[in-house]
Amino acid sequence: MTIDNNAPHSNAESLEVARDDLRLEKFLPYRLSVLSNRVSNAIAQAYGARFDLTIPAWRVMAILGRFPDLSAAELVEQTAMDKVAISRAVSSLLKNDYITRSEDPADRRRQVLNLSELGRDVYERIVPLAQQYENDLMGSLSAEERQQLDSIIEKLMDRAQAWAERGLID
Amino acid sequence: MTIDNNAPHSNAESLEVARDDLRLEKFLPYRLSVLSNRVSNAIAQAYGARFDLTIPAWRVMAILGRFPDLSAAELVEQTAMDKVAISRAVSSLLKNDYITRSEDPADRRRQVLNLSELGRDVYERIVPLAQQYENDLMGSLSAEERQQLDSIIEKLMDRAQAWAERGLID
DNA sequence: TAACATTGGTTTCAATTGTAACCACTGCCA
DNA sequence: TGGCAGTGGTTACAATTGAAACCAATGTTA
Repeated sequence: MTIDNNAPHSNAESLEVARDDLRLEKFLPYRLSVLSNRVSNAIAQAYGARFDLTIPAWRVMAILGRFPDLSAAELVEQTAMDKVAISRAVSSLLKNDYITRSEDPADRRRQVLNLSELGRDVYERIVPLAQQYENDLMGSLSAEERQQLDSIIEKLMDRAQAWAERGLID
Repeated sequence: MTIDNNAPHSNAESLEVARDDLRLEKFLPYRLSVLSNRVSNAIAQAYGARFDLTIPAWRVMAILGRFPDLSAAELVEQTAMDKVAISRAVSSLLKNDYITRSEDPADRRRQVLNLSELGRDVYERIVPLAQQYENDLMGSLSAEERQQLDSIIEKLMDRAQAWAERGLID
């Protein structure tokens, strides 16, 4: 049942055909996606069940915990999330009383968001939990590798960002 | 409008409060997710438009291109995708005539999947395209960094895998 | 060989997400 | 000040996804 990932092909003519095959298991975008999903899902399960939070909602809380008095638009900027996703996360957080919303008197379209008391409590309980997962992940790397990973991600992010900005590769 | 990511807090008491804040911009699971989404979406846009393929459908083709004669269950195993997602990808690929399906006479529940002629054509046109993106990404790294990334991903993947298997961190 | 558990795969239904249209307010310029 | 473009945010609707129920074939045990 298990497949030998090193065997190029199981049929006879493989030798010629295999040349430009795509080795999905080595294909960076694919590996990133699998890794990211595994990690996010595991963590989301840990806090989602306990505090009734979706991933976007938790992200909003995480940002507000660090940067009070943001508007939805500023959250969009910070998180790279879609504005609709933010809007929904905000309204579910309001329903849970995890955040507060107040009008900006200077601009009545703008709504200033903050963690509520309750929200900050929850935030402070989730943070160590999230950090525990991250530490566990990072624990599988040496200090040197952690540092390498950091700079590599930065570079990849810039490149991918560039695709989005000046359109894709021809 | 832009936020200074290095400023811990904008309010007065920040010095004490900031200690155990979560710095989302440095939080590995978050960064992985942003990076992965940016990359996958960019690539999907490139082939999706031209060949009417979703990401899961393309993944199925990529695996079948390398490993003929797989069943849906074996695809699940290879891709770590959900079996429902596979089922839907398969049926959309059948609709496009990109793959063929035949009964396994030895086990009449099992259906053997393969790229069709047309499917292989498409596959062979997408592969270089996908590789071009990957090369572009990898081009932002040195040979050494590429090698480092490879081994780091492997380690992280193992760790995240372990979460899934023996349940989460207590 | 009758019952029941297991496996391969699909369907159904609800929840989540993305796109586009939209409303309310502000800022600008005639 | 009146019109109009731009911004902040929400709503509506369609497409995608996920969980669970389901059907059909097989394997297993008595």
